[in-house]
Amino acid sequence: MSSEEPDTGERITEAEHAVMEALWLRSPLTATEVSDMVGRARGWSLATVKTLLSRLVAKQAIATEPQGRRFLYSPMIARSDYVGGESKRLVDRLFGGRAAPLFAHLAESEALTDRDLAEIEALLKELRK
Amino acid sequence: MSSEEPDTGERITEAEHAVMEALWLRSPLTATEVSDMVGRARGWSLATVKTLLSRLVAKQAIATEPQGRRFLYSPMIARSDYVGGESKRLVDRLFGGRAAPLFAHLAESEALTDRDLAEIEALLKELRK
DNA sequence: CCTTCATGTTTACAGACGTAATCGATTACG
DNA sequence: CGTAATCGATTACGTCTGTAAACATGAAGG
Repeated sequence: MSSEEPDTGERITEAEHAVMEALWLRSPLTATEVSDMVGRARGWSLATVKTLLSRLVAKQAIATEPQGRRFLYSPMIARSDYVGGESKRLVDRLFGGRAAPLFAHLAESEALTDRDLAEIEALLKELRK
Repeated sequence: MSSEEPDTGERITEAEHAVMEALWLRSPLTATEVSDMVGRARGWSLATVKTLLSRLVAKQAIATEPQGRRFLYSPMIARSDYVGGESKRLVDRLFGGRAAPLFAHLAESEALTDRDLAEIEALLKELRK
């Protein structure tokens, strides 16, 4: 679901990702609004947020729609696609492309809460059908 | 198990990581040996591998032990620590720090093979005790 | 001994990134 | 109207990364 164009390759950096999160939360947004949401939290100036927005537009990760004198920005890639891509990268790079070792690792390092275990168990049961 | 010093912070880059993998496979190794293993596969020159080794030494990710004229390199950080750190970073950044959503995402995107499911199920059973 | 190879160290350099200031066009307020 | 506040675009700049060549030094071979 929602996996279309295998994206234009352009990687999204961590700073840019913070901007994406704002737009995934709510969009479209103006540069100032994004800055209020993200810049505030990360101590960025409006100028910085604008730069990040430009780069994201260049990477075709977000789209602009003119609204009077300014732009409204919206994500072009779905969060789930991004998240899926990043997850896959990690699993490929560190776990030979298989998810079980990742799970095993999380388990071993006690990164799994009881709640996680319960939810995963429930999901497994679902998948079993 | 094996989680000591919270590391000196220095992040390991992707190119450097390839070098680490070689050393995790077998160590200690000389620069030339690492180059034969990694450089070969990635098309890097010996010079490039040497640079990466130096940077890793600077980051205290690997240690050197002089052997006559040259150095033998060995990892200072355990692979499981590195892998754990990277996994945690991903889970924190994309899934609010909780593993269940990651699992759910992998499941939904069909990144889980039957074998993965079986193994995870087995692990769960283990953890249940 | 002198030349050549092997090896670690230093220097290089373009492109990506984080972070921003400045510029030019506009709009809005006084 | 004139001037200040906005907004996107352009330019800046230091650091990090990927990729490597140049250099110095010691070893090895003839």
